[in-house]
Amino acid sequence: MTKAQINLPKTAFSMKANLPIREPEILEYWKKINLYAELRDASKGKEKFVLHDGPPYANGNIHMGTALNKILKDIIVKFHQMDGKDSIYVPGWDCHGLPIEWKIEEQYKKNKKNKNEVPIVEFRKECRTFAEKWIEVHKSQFKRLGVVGDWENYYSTMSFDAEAQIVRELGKFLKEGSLYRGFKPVLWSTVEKTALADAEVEYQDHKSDTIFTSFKVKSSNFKDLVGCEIIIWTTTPWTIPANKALAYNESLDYVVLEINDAGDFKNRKIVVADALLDSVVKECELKKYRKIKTFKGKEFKSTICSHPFLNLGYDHDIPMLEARFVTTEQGTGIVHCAPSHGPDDFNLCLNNDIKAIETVDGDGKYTKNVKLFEGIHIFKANPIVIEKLKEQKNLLFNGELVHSYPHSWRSKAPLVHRATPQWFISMESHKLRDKALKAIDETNFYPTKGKERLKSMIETRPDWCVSRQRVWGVPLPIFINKQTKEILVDDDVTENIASIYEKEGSDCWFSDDPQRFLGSKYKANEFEKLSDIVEVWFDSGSTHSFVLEKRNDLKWPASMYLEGSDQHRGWFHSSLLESCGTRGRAPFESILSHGFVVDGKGLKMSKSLGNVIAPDDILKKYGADILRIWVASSNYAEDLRIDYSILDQHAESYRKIRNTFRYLLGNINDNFESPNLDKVDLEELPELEQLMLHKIYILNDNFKRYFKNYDFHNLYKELLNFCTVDLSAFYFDIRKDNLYCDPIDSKKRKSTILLLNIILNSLLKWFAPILSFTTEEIFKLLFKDKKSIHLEKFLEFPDKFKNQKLSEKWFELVKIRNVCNISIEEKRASKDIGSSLEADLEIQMSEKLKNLTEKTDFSELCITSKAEVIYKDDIETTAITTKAKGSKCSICWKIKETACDRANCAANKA
RNA sequence: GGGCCGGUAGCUCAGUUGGUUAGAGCACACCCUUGAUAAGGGUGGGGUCGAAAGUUCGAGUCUUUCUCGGCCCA
Repeated sequence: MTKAQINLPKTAFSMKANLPIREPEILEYWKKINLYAELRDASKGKEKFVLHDGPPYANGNIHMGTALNKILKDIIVKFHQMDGKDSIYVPGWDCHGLPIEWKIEEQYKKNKKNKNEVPIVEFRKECRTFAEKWIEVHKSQFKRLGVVGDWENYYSTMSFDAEAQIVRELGKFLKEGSLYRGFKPVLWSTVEKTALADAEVEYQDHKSDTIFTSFKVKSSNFKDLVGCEIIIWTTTPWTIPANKALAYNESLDYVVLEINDAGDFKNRKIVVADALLDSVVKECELKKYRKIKTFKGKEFKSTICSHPFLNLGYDHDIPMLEARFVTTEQGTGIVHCAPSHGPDDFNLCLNNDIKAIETVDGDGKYTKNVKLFEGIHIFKANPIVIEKLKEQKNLLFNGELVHSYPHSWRSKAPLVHRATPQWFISMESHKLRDKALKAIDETNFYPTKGKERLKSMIETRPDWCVSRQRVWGVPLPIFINKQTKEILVDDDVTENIASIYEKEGSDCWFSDDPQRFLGSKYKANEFEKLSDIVEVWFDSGSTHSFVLEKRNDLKWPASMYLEGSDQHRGWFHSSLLESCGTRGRAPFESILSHGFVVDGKGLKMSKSLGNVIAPDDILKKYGADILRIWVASSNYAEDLRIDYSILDQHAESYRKIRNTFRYLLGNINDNFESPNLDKVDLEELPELEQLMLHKIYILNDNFKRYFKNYDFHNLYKELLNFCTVDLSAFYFDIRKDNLYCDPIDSKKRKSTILLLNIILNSLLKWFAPILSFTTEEIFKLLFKDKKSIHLEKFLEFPDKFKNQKLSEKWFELVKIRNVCNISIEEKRASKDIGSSLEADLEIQMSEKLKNLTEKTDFSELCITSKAEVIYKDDIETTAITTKAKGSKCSICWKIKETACDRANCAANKA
């Protein structure tokens, strides 16, 4: 008795995946056939799906967040491609900006080189080279993940055509008049001598001097206030010389307090908020005092105070202004306002015709606008201010406070608000805010909560400051008339600058004669050329203009922007504003945002916690397909957890999927026969095969629905469950007997093989966008004449596959099968039998089930040697297992009392 | 500190408009198989739904507070 009579599975597809070795070979193959070009060729003229890449910053190795982002993009791009579209992905990089400048400066410091002695143009060249280097590193890392895109023709914000287009985009705002010069406090680093972008600020604990100081009431309509002093509390004593106003909240209650303690304030009357009285008393260590009067904040209206340095020449009036931002959280309920040193202060004063002036220069020293303090550094001024307040007997108390305070993300130095000339795009002057809000309404968000998030940010954001006092970026293409101080607005000049950049980049702005940019219309000596650069969010917010619009293979607007949820304030935001300002609508049709990668416990990854996993670690240990499974199976609407135990489990699932393929391949002996689905004659198939076609049809329906909503984790789960529940534990298990033991040309076996082909073909395509490498490995094994699974389309299944009635019938049959399994298990537990083929079944069920089950062979369904059905009136279904009598057929292993008469078995015995 | 989002078995996820003993797969345990074999099958044990209070005849599902975590802002 040999095994020659049975048809055992045989395949070249190995059980062991060895992905870390095999995947790079497949990458080589894709490179060899130029998969990207093949894809474009194959989908010429098709409807385009353009996922516009949000450019990562060209600096440092990729991390899990970047890997997640790129894989998710790739999965979506591949889905749309297989769905019959021309699905194009052009990767890009963000290159300008402070972090790269800092890297170069660090190198300078190491080499004891002075940045100020290096010509700007040379410095910028080094920045460019630095960015170029990291683009190459990123590129190879992204490719390794299996991401297919136009890697040869990537875009970057520092390419000449990008720099030129950014100038043109700014020109549009300039011409419209919404780009204006303002004078505003911005967060300023006195170390780096620059304003900082929001993204460049981080909050850390900082120890500040705190003071309670008094402002004498000069005049008031509320006579109880006359002779009183307003107490304010601040953590920035150095801003007192810049004070221009006091702010109160009209809805709060305030008290007048007479102090009786010995000292400067003996017998003086002070005013603080009632709600903060206890804390002021405690903090200022007041012992003897008397509450004289309580009154509503609105009584402050029109009150004028004097500056605490009145006797030192600070003789300007200090009006009291109503402001909602005044709270009783801490302090005294009255806030000191220095319009040059705080956004709230600035806005409040602006509304009351008090202008901000330049009080502190770029180095952090007081300007000549500040009496007594000119030339002193603000970080050294606190003790002097405190001393002078004391001297003037206007210091109630001083102390220290550790609190969260803004710092530069690079130098870690504390930041200050400083009024500087800056360039802004107005949110209101040309209705940019309204346009953007409307555009948000017209955009699809995945998940939907992203819409509200972006909306609430746009609703409240201030004007967009687009200028930076740095060098690595696109220069602001602005000239100002020296005489009239007017901004030069002339399309010809803008276009002239742009066309120069297009040829040679923007370095020349810093080195060439301004006349070159002005052309012949204007005289250079009559204009001041700006030396600011454009902030980087404007760069990346303009990518749609120099990528989507300029490339013929793409389309504007993009079908989708896809980034981490932090980009609601980043790229989604800046792209929306830029595009609404210049084109009146969003540059995207939909936005997909994903959460952040956190560790297995839900904590963010950090070096100090030691919970960081790098993509490269995963690629080396598991391979990209496992990482891609992790992406597909995680719910990106929330934060995504990852650790090695999670990856282990996905690796297990991968093996299940791989073995499902291996079973399919083995039983067709690697000979795939493409079935014509429309010509499948259902009547000719056994019910089990009809049932499987129904399941495939339904699964495909769900697949399409999930895909439509980009609901990949449910899609993947459904596919995985199909492999384990419907195939491995059910269909494959039942049909093993048929596949192994029936004659190759038997009708029944042929229908099983047909199903295996259909299943294999379906699974390959369903899984291809996710398991890009493994499906390609199988595809190459099956098709010598085709190039890639990724050039294939999803299958369409004829409606006739759907058979709800049959499905309901088999739902009942499977319930009976479960009853049988429990019965078999009892005998197995008592060691009466081992394999299920050692069992004979006697199933008792209700007469009502007769119609349904009459023709069912339960021995086949339950994989036993025999199964007898007995119908009785209205009873619960029960099964009795007995040890099969007779001898085991050496071929089909069924136990029978008579000689096995199955074709293969009988033939063998003859 | 403020705004937003989230916390369902060890893990990844389902849980329709509040309604019978909260589901699936994986993992785990035990058993079987040795003709998918570093595979395959069967059975089974695990959650009271982050915590507390409330609304309701009834709450994982509504409200409030707290807590933990994430993002954004200050």
